[in-house]
Amino acid sequence: MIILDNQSRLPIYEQLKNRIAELVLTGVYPPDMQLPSVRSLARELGVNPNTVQKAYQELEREQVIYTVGGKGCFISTNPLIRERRCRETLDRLTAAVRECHRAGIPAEEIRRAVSDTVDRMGEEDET
Amino acid sequence: MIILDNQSRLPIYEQLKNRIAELVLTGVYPPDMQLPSVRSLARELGVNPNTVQKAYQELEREQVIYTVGGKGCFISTNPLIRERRCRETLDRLTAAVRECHRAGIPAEEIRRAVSDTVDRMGEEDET
Amino acid sequence: MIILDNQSRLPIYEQLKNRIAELVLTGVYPPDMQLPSVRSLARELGVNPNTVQKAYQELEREQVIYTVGGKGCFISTNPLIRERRCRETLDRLTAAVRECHRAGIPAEEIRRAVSDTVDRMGEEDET
Amino acid sequence: MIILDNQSRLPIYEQLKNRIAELVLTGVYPPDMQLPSVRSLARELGVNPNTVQKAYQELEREQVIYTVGGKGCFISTNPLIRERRCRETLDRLTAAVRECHRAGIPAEEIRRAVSDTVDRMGEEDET
DNA sequence: GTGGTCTAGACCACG
DNA sequence: GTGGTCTAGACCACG
Repeated sequence: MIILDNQSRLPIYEQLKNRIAELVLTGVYPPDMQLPSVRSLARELGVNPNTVQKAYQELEREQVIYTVGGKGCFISTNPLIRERRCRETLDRLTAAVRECHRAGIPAEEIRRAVSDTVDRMGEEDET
Repeated sequence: MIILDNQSRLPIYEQLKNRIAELVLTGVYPPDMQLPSVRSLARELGVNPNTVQKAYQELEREQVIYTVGGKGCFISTNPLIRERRCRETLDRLTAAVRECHRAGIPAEEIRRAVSDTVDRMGEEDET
Repeated sequence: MIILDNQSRLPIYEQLKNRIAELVLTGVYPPDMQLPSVRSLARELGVNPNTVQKAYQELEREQVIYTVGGKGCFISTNPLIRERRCRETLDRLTAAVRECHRAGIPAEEIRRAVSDTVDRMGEEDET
Repeated sequence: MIILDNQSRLPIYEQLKNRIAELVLTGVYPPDMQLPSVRSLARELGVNPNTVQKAYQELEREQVIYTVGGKGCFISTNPLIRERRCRETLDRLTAAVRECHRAGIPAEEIRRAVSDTVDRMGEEDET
């Protein structure tokens, strides 16, 4: 469910954050579900507990999860998360589009590349 | 012409690399143009010569510029640079599209966001 | 294991690069072995950490080693390295042969010099 | 007759030295022939006079040429030059062979690569 | 502790 | 003056 890439430039704690946020957004982790404990998840993923801790702390700061002292971490109910996440990914998308434009790629080619990708992913979903 | 952001996660030398690559691609820096010397650019940007040096060396490794010992650095003529740059930016674009898709944003909204951005940048160009 | 020559025209970082690549190729450094840390190797060799860093970074770029952030550097598993290294050394060999030829050394003498060297090294191996 | 490569790691003055030594060895520049003046050769090659000067000085030190004050530079008659040059190129050849051996290339492959190169160059000469 | 980045400043070869 | 290498040493993120 959670796969980390040691080679990536993205720090592990951020990969973990992103992946959990994704699992929340797609509903795989429903509201109020309890997350695995810091130590158990760290053991399972083969990473340092500090790393999991950092991911959890940031997710709590972003209100994706909440902590109950002595109990553990749980998925938030906050409906705004989805909105914010969407806004952020769309921002990254438009930044990528701007960069293509600056690189001199014609508008038509940009649109086509996006359409192709969207179509391909749609098909993958149906599989 | 070259603006650096000390706050960015991107190291300064990489910002510099990207910016010069962009100026080359857009033709602002034409083939065989001499770049400012390591020391003068460092002074101008308020960074250490080593930082500029690192950017120049990576650009040379990527064949964006070439060095003539004791003379200076010059813009490459290599026509493949443009092609490679386009491929890379398009790769980043499709990655961004995939991320939007994974975040659950509908295909129609992705297409619209891209179209809007493309249109807006087209207008900016005409200004 | 690693000996550097301050007098050489070859920069220290390049001597280090070559020597490590050799230790990898000959299997003395096996895949996934951890390299000494930048700082410890620098201390051991009596050079600046930056110099070791530069060697390591170039080796990573050439996929001879890989870096795990915060952990250290490790020998790559990439099997293509061997092939590439062989190609490069053979290229240097044929360049040397061409130079002998241009210097007017007869073909027979070139062949003999090569055979003698090969034989001598074969014997050294058996020692 | 003399072609320089700005991109090469070899300094220009050394390329020039090597090329002139080669022309002497192959008899294209016969004993006592006058070399072009520092300034005229510099102009012709599009390099700094200091560079030609440096090449000439080193060639004189190596007794490949001799200087007559106020007259110019001339090719030496010294017959030992050829011998030394041959020894040096053969040294570089055996160094290259050793490196191939260290890279684990089998003796047979080394011999074959050398033979092929020698044969190919022999044919080029007949052309 | 580990690598990555950066500054400050030196010395060198080349031109 | 130009780039290339190197030292000394700092600070940072990550683990």
